[in-house]
Amino acid sequence: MEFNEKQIDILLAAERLFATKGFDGTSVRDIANEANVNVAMINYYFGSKDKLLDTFFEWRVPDFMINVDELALIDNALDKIDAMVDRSIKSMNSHRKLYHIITIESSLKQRMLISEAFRKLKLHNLEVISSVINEGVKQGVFKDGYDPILIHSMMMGTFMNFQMNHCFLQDQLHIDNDEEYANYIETTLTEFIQKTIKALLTYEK
Amino acid sequence: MEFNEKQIDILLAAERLFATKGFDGTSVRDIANEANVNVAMINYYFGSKDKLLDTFFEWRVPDFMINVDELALIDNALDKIDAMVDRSIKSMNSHRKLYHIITIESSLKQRMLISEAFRKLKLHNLEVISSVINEGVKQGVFKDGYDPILIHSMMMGTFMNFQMNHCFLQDQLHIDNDEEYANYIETTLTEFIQKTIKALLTYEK
DNA sequence: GTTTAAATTAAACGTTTGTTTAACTTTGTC
DNA sequence: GACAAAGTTAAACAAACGTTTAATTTAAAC
Repeated sequence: MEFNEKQIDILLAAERLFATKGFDGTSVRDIANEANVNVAMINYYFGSKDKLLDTFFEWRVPDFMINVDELALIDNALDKIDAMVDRSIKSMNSHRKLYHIITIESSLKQRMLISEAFRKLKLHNLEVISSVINEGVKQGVFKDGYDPILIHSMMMGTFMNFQMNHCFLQDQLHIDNDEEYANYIETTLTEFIQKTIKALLTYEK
Repeated sequence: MEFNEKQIDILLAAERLFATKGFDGTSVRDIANEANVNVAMINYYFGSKDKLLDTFFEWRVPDFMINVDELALIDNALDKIDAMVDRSIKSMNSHRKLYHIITIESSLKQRMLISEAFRKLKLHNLEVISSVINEGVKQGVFKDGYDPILIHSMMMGTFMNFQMNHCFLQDQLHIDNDEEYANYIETTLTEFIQKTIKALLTYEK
């Protein structure tokens, strides 16, 4: 899948607008303006507004799966949790607009097809988490009986909460620009999630 | 704020549609059909589609704050966490459509005003969590230094993740109807969040 | 039973929507 | 420089949008 400069302009403009106004709240004329192209170019290159969304996902989603190779090099189960959370949050944070769009649109019953690519991504990440936990259980470091789905939901959900409530939280945390907020997510929030998972998996009571 | 039968029909129809199709994805004719009223009735009663959304929030949001009185009766800090999580999840789960709508619409930059009512709700719940944690710290049961915002985000985010990814998770958990899914949230998920918070706040390392 | 206000309706309003057209310009090929 | 293909444009398309109108029905008050 290769695109020329103008097509990428359109895809990036669509990403910005879908993330701030939603798919239904964005018109093709909005996108054309944002990308500085004629309205007809969108249908010329992508066929329709719906197909533009499909193409956007095919273009963006493919490979931000957690890199398993890196994790394989780490022996200590606790360190492995740290590394997995760190990679996951960094990946999600650098594609935060895409995650915002997917989260909203895939939660609406109208656009079920879109969630297929997202589904594969979630299944892969779920498998990675499962294997990390299982390894820790075998080593005797982690308690058994915790459903990886719950831990995955906790990590995913906590991160997404910071995306969906960006304004509220940025205000509450007294952070005054987006960069600093992104940095907070990759440091303080990441550390929090790491500690939370480790605490839960080694909790005695 | 009092509404007649027909107005409530419209508000409930709007709630169902906004939650499944989004505000921008729902037309006033959709709402009129769903509520079995004439299109003009919506503007007659509520003024406009935007004002319908405003009115809907004013009507729905007011009081599902965590009941502080009940919590005050509990001495043990760990039990208090359990009670707080239980009340919060039950409240959010019984108003899950509203939470879905607010989460989506308040995350879009177009509709910032809407988030004001939601903001107050979050601030109140944040304060409740803070006081429960602080009490536990004073009792020497909880570790100090955990930002209540992070714990609130974790609880909120984990719950909302189950709303936003309803289809995916219902499938993954081999649950085959919505009631059972709602029940899973009020039992297994609630217990998971309770354990997670307690583990974190009593974690040694 | 008449009067007055509220409720309800089908039809029409002017915009905006996504999409297509047909004319025009640019680009690369021989 | 002629030709064909690709790129680009303003204008027009029908359909859907939120909203308003004007006519009609219902309900309540006297």
